[in-house]
Amino acid sequence: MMQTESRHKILRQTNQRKIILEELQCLTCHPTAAALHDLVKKRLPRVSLGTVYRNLELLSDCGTIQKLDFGEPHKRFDGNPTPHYHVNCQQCGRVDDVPMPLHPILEDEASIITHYQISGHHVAFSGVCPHCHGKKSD
Amino acid sequence: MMQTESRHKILRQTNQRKIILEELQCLTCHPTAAALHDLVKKRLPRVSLGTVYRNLELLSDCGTIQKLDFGEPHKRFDGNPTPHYHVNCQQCGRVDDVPMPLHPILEDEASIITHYQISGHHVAFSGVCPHCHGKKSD
DNA sequence: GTATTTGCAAATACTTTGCAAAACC
DNA sequence: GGTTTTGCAAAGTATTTGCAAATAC
Repeated sequence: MMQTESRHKILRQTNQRKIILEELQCLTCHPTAAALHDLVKKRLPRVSLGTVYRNLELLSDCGTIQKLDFGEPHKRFDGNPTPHYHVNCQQCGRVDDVPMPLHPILEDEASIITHYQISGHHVAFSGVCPHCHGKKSD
Repeated sequence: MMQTESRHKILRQTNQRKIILEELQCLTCHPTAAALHDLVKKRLPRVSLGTVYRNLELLSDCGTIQKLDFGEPHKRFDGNPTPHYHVNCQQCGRVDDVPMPLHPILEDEASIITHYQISGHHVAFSGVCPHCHGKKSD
């Protein structure tokens, strides 16, 4: 149900793939496929949304990028594949990184309590971003 | 973008709503709308999937239940509205509670680093459930 | 030259919505 | 009795897929 088997398939280097990855990797927040498509279209006007979806899927299967889900109807993508925590603004919806150390100890606690073999964890914070709370207090 | 305004609307007590909530609350794992619809149909054969979706939405707006998202294409629902952590089996997809104490200290760290006003956090573990890893070792 | 990838459009999966009839208070 | 809720079917949104032409190696 969960695991994809397409990991480690060799990907050809196409211009579309290269530019999709470049655009994603130079962002500090985490766009949806449609938002990334808009960015990529500025450099490759004929690129299709389907190609963006296909490449984001392949790149996350390869472990080059990661897919994020914040309970919105659409997924978001992160050009940094290393595990790290995220924060989501409840007012504008943006998703940012939280560059704090991971707490692997949580996994030990969870594994004792649940008897699952725990292999990872993710922390999702929610709140109001500096830009949105700045608007109110000014 | 994120907040619904329908909180605190007074809900009438219908038989459908009552049974949907009862069925959800007596589960220890967290079903999708379709799975819950199947359960509810055993007691109310003519209930529609639309009604299940509408009630799950209303009940989570009221804070009676919570909506969960594990990056699957469908949402899951939890009859327990109190914040707690969850674990997701990468083999069979089931989602269980992790009844461990919350770590509110994480929010302090995140708020210093991000300058967000943090109002909550959720931890999602992933791994292999006892049933699935039991199958392998037996 | 062969296998992969693309653009396009159609299909799919999940969820939401419009509407008239039924149920609630 | 007026308002909410339901069942049904149709619509909506995000994503995936089939296919022939184009591209990569």
